[in-house]
Amino acid sequence: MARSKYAEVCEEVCTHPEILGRVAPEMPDEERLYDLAELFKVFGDTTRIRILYVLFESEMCVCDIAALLNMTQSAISHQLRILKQARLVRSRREGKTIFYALDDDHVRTVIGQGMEHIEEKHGRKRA
Amino acid sequence: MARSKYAEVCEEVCTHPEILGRVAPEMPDEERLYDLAELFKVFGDTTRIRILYVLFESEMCVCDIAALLNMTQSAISHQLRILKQARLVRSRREGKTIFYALDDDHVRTVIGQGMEHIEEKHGRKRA
DNA sequence: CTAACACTTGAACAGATGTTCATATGTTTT
DNA sequence: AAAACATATGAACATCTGTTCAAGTGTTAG
Repeated sequence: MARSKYAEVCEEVCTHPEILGRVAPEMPDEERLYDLAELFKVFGDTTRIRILYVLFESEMCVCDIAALLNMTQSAISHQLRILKQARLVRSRREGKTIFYALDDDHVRTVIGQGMEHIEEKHGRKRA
Repeated sequence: MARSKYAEVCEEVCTHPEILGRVAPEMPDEERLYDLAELFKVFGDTTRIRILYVLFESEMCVCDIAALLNMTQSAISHQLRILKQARLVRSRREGKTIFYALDDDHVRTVIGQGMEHIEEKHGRKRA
């Protein structure tokens, strides 16, 4: 008895067709949700978060970032490429060196909200 | 973990000590940055993003979510556990069924900003 | 009690991810 | 021209991640 196009997973006893029918149309396209997850994946790495935090303060060249984070220049370069593809940073050449900077203000908001969440929920484990 | 002075990666020609000295003190603790990356990792998966979007609309039981997303109830349950550990959702038992809901409003903000970023940067590839 | 149900959990496997190492590109200096 | 420098990139490797499958809770109905 396929009552709606969703369902078939549980018996009808559990699934609530009226909710499914109401929620389903509100979902964004699969493609958009995929892109969104891809974007957050970029934020989901300590090295990249640290790079972004560094760039909060100032535009900076690759080897300065590497020095600050105490990491290989190659590793930083790999991560900068990912950040750039996600349009979170942009680069500018000046002679031999290339300067990276934040490309966007959403970055600050997203990271800021993430920090708030952590402070609020996770922050007082022993308070 | 040799926390030597910053530098040693490039010659002094490249690294700019005054920038390093100014930026370094502004960085949050390693632990906080790690937690932040962990949080964004949670957002960085299509299934979990879809679950969160579903919960934007309404509190919902596991098998309804599974039905909506056309996935195994087990897979959904695994992901809900991760979302719960990150304090992004909370659960409530009612008889045999367990209802999940958003635990926080930061979730909406973060996802909203992420969406904005995508619309803005990635949105018009062919516009 | 037992059966049915909604959900959880652990192990296992395929696929993705980040760093390293070696090498390549592009720019300036000599 | 070649050498020196800042950065980029490809392959390889170990580690992590998400789903599936099978078995485990805990709750209600008969």
